[in-house]
Amino acid sequence: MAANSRLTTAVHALAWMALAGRRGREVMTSEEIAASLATNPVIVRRSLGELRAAGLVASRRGAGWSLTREPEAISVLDVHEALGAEPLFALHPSTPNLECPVGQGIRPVLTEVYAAADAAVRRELADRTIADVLARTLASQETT
Amino acid sequence: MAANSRLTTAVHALAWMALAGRRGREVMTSEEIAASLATNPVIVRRSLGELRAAGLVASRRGAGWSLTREPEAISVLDVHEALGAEPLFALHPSTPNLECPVGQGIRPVLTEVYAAADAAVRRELADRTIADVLARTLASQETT
DNA sequence: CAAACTTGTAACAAGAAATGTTACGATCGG
DNA sequence: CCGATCGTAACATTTCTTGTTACAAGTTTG
Repeated sequence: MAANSRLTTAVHALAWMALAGRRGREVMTSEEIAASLATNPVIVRRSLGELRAAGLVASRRGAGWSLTREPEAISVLDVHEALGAEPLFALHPSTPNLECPVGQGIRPVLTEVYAAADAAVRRELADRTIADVLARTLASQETT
Repeated sequence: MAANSRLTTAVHALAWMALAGRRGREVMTSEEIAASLATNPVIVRRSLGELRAAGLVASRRGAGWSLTREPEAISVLDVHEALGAEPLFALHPSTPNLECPVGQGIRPVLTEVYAAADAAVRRELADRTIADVLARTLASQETT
């Protein structure tokens, strides 16, 4: 259970809110969203709370949650970054031996490699929006 | 301490073995490698054990570890895959509500998005070899 | 052959992160 | 005012990573 499903939770919640909004329900409760995700409302509040800090959604106590932008204007990268986007790979847990030529010089090299991998992920996520995800989700069901 | 530094450990170990090999020391002990990483020899044996299963290194009890390929022929992607390359993002921890249109159709869509991100990372890692990493590591020190 | 060395692996501990749950104060809508 | 809902803390559980000790199995060397 240690894998990162936070992006899945957040994108699913936003897609569901976008669909509801299109149907005229602009405000949803964390309980309604949790029902679609089959999880606890607190999980939703925590997740959407991070998105609110990034300006993607808004909430009001006693009321509920709403999108602050059109679904076309929210990329999956926006969501990823709102969630805190941890680096894919980490450097050494403890400083390597600086007496060793490799230990002394490898960290900037790996940092660059990891940054390139990170940038590649971002490029992919930047290309897709919540509207795209929703459209493709619904399209797969018309076919069925 | 939960971030993934396994790739760092393995690439560092291989680069160090490549440098030693170039100096005429083709076989190294886990203790020597651990000294460069500033960690425990068992960590090295576990890490290199996974690389051995992928055919990147060889070992003999009582003897030590050696590369099975030229450093030019080992990409960082090879190492990443040898370590078990977990997906970057996971789908829902528990099956979403299939009564909901989003819950029903979103999983294949997200699977595709995550696969694209994964492929992008692989493309970046495939471009760099242990020889590259070692060369750049040593180059940074000549400058200093 | 015998002694010293090294791998292979199990067992365990500590720490971190994700998920899920309960609880309850704060705030909004009617 | 009252019920609904958010905001958040506290806690349990699970899983992963790193690190450590221990020891059997095999290799090397004298």
